[in-house]
Amino acid sequence: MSGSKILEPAGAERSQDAGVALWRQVADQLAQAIARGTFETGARLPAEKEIAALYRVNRHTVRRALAALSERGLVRAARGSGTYVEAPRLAYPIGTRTRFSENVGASGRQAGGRLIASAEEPVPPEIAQRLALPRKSLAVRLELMRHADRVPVCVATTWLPAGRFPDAAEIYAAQRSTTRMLAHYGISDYRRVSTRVTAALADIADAARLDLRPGSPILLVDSVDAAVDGTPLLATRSRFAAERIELVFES
Amino acid sequence: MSGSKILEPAGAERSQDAGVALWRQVADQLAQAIARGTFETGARLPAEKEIAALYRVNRHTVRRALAALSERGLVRAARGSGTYVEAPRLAYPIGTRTRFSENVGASGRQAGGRLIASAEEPVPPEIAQRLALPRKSLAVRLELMRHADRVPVCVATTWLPAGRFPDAAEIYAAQRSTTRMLAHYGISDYRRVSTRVTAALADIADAARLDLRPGSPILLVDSVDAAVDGTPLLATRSRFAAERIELVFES
DNA sequence: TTTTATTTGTCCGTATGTATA
DNA sequence: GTATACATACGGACAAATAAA
Repeated sequence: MSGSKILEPAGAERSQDAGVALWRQVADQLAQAIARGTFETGARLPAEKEIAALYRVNRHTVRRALAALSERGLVRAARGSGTYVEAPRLAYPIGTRTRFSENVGASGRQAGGRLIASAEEPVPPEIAQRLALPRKSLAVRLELMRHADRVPVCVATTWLPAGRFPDAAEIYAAQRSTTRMLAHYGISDYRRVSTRVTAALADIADAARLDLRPGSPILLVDSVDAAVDGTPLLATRSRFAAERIELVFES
Repeated sequence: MSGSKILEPAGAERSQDAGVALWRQVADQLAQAIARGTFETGARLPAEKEIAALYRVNRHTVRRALAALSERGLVRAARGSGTYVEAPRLAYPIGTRTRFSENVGASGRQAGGRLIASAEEPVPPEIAQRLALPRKSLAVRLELMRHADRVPVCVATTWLPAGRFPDAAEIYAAQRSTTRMLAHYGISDYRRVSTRVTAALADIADAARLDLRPGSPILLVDSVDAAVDGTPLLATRSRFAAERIELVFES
């Protein structure tokens, strides 16, 4: 193929971008090509030396560009195989009204929640504090697995006061949605009051459940939802597959 | 030492927690001990076999508990040496008024910004879109390094319209703060309009600048700030050291 | 510098209770 | 009811990295 037209390589363009690092120009061009759909999700990019020939740059310059795209999660390099276009991250809006099913559904995807385990046990201290519960009280703990279009998106651990939601596990298992579970208890509306985000590396258990390679980055999200009157309802610790999700906070 | 008192091991407690997985009980106890300050930041926990003896459980059970704490970033295991308490993450509030200097200063730490590179160049397409700039216009790109108490917190790439902020680099270098830089242009107030968060692994360059081990998780934050009238002012792509930072969104 | 002890990481195995098919 | 799979808990052995003698 005459890649010239597909990738719109340097030539005339480059003189215009005088002063911009070469690797950055290459990265921008490749990112545009991916954004335009020239390379679809899962497609293999041309080999590094081919890209280098196309842009008349050294292969190391291409590698620097690909590294930048890789850090942004646009591509993934597989040694001995090639460099592949990653699926675009699913935008996951977070605000006062954060609901998994609605968020995923809004992107035209099929949301799926599944209860993988549950238990009734004393609340861990941090959770008790966040739910404003007495120290020794009981909580229902739900281990949830969430999908979008059959692709695992996150695993989550949710705690609810056992007194108010005694059989939350059964209800969730039947309803397969937090919103519908709460509706079953007469709670027609609730809102996100606190969201804390950091990142870590997936442990083997989460990696397996999220279908990730061990050591993949995950987004750790600690959140609290409350009734409209401010009463804390549930605390959740979610682990999102970072390579598939982008949290969006609109102010 | 008679660790019994320090760690408050099983015994009577455990019968109460009937039905809760043993490793989870151990993890909760250790987390509490850390929260209480029994083990300070940087302190070495007792060896796995000591903890196992203390709680009368198998070493594997202790390892399962430590793995859970490790995923939450509370501890870090070093083979041949021991398991150490990690520093608590610096809470970094994000909202309509997000300012690095204020955020860091609010925690009683000394905020530091440093310009490590700058350039005037055509805006990359995604940035042009986010700043509502014409396709071929020029932008000032600032590469920033941000510290809290001399500890590197994040590296950031900021784009500003070159027309409105022609010598932004010089101003920032002198003011060492985005807020003061904008004030220099007569902008007394601005607000965060969009924040997108995901995670990735640090590349070698960022790892070196953030003083992280290569492969450490980083938080990727894409943000846009605008004037009070809604005019986009700057777009930023920040890379936070995830092990030192927790983004806090209050609704 | 070499040796030795300590500590975490990984692997083998066994057994039990609990869901699920 | 039976068989299967899974999570949990325990026991042992050795490798690999570290730290101290």
